[in-house]
Amino acid sequence: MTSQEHGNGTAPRSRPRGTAFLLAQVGAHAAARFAERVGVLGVAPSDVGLLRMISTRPGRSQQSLAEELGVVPSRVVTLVDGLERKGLVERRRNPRDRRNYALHLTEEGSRVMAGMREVGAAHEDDICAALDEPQREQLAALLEAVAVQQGLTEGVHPGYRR
Amino acid sequence: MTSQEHGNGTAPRSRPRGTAFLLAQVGAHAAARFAERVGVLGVAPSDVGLLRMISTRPGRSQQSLAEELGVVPSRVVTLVDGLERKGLVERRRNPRDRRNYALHLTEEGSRVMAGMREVGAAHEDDICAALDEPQREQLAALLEAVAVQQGLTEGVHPGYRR
DNA sequence: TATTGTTATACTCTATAACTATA
DNA sequence: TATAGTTATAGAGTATAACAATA
Repeated sequence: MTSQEHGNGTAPRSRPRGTAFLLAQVGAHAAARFAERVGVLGVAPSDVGLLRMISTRPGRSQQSLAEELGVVPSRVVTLVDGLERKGLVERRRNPRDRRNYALHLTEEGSRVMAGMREVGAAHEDDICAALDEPQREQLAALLEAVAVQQGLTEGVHPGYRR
Repeated sequence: MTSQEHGNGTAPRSRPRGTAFLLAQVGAHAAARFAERVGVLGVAPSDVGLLRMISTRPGRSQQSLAEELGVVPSRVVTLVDGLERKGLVERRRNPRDRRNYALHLTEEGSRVMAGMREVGAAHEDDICAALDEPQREQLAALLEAVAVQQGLTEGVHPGYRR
């Protein structure tokens, strides 16, 4: 379980960059390219997760978003402020409990969400351009295995995490 | 947890997010874990690349580091300031051309570099814990192909990039 | 004039903690 | 008292641009 085991005859190809470094490198690159793309739609990467979560389960409270994302509530305030200012999200008061808001996408917000799906597909094709379809599935499966073993929450980018 | 009569999440683990998202997610996670580990050695992830580059080619100028990393020279000043304050790096004046510095690791800097290699190996084992050796090589090969096609510079984390 | 490095400044992102309104 | 959300503030990280020293 400890470090490098050079035994077993085969150590022909020294790995110049470790797998973990490659993961971080390629991952950061993918994130940066995605940021460029969604930037065209007028949103930041941190907005994207929020929009998707609100779209998936409309009426959510800011608190529930903060919990799932692993961020402090005040940050959700800032993010929702931005989305509201851009007219993508609406805060609706709940008459039963006037402490919390029910968050909903506006029509414009839904349009942007649709745009993001297109952007996501183009992004996917761009990043995986070096791989054919079986290779892409192989890569996805390997990453999925790592993600599960590392305890990553499905669909939540660690960039939110404290 | 608030009311949630929504179709409760039996997430089909087929392909929830795209491969590109998985890359960004797992990559950011790997980077965060690495930051934790090197933090124990008293350095930040941004220090690591610098130390390695100076270690590989001692006597480099700050300018050359800035170019290779794709950052503005003033940022290298800040980074080297930090490393010098920690006693890991030394700025030596070049008598031939007194405009630039020749950067060298101190003895302590070399010790930290050695520590980073151990940390790197442990990190690698941690991140790839879900995979056996053939799978790790497969993953590395796929990532390598993506990295090359995307034009990523070997060993340079895009986190430096503008 | 060009190059290397530095300083001064400002901007973005995010967390902490105190606060308001409601329950 | 407890909870949802907000505001005020501060810190880290990084870029831009003006600057000094040297060539």
